[in-house]
Amino acid sequence: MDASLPKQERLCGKTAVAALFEHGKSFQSGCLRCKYLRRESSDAARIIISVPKRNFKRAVKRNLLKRRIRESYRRQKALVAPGMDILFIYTLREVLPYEAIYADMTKALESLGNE
RNA sequence: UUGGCAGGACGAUCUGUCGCGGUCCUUUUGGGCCGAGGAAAGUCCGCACAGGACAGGGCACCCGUCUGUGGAAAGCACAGUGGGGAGUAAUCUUCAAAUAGCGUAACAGAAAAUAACCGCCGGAGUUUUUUAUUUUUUUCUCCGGUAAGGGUGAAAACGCGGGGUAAGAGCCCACGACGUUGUAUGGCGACAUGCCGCGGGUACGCUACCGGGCCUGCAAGACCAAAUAUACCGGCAGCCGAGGGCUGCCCGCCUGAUGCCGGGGGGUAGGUUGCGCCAGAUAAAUGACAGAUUCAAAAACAGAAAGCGGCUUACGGCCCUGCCAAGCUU
RNA sequence: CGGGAUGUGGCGCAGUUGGUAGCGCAUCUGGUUUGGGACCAGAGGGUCGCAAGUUCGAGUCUUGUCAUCCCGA
Repeated sequence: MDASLPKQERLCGKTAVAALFEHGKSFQSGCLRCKYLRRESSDAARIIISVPKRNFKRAVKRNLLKRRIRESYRRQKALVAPGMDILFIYTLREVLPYEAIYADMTKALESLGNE
């Protein structure tokens, strides 16, 4: 199973992010809030991760959460259909351990597959 | 041994699986090497760099303020000088020049800075006693002298003793404290010590004085440059109807002057550079899991976005050196 | 990344030259009313964000620090 996460599978650029925020649909799954948009393309899915500065003032905690979310997505990216742009926002005010984030990511990707 | 003070060093290492950024080699898979901190933080000072402004000078505004050395400079470092404070001590901490002018000092208190409210003393008048008058004593008023004493207050006009005086006063004297001209010695210097002389109201703030400072900041700035609209230039078509709308196409109807093509400047998205030649991106890289080691679950504070010199703040634990206090042993 | 502002009773705010920390609403008590509201009288409630410094004395002055909000690009 390919568990890598190269740059082509990460969402970059102002216009793409703006389009996702403007037109995407969203739902809540545990500590994560997902926002997604289906593109007219068969490329691999692209993701972007966000941890609000309002909830975590120190950059160390924000980086730690972003790495845990990215790691849990990387392990389970086979569940996602191609052509999706996905945004993950961490909405809690406390730092959760890796196992909890991994479980929430599983639920999020499963419900994304049912859409 | 316990407690403390000061200084310094460190801020995990290794193995496996998966994964990320850069670079090099192959270029189809892959492989080698490098990959966060002592504070990367706060953005409190300074520098360099970049753009803008600018003949020269002044005012205003802002910052600094004991001395020496280092330094590009710094609200910088090191060493020192003189006061104040904390601690039994080791030690730590805080402040700072000189002269002149101006201002403030609530409440309390007579008075808060050219000091006479009470008191003390002298003189004149008046009154009382004795009375022939003066002297003495007493009451009150006026004039003058006087900083020894007066609940206060943060602060009360050098301290203490003696002389002196009507009463007093550095008014005079001895000792002492403070400031200061001169001088000698020591020190690069701030300054210290001694001698001679002089002086006498405290604290704080502001101004003058001395030194420094143009403004804005890497999202600064430089370059390349889609789509769309378009200054300008050229060509073609055009009131004998181009083009547009009803409408996906034709006819028809309505509208009625610009339309098409090419070049091209500025410039947006985006990119390159600034930017690091052993970290270096441009939505932004160091992580996840398992195990070993040292007493120990590797845990504290914390994540580079242009660079450098400092400051400040946060921080678990361990080690080394010197010193202080107390107790015990020899 | 750069620039600016504000922290004072439960809430919203004053507090100029340092000198007893105040106002409105709210709370409590009493009065008025058959009762309530409104009104009248009175009372309680403050580490002035935090920590140092200057000063006889700091909400105010100086320095550090924490939090919140706003602006430019």
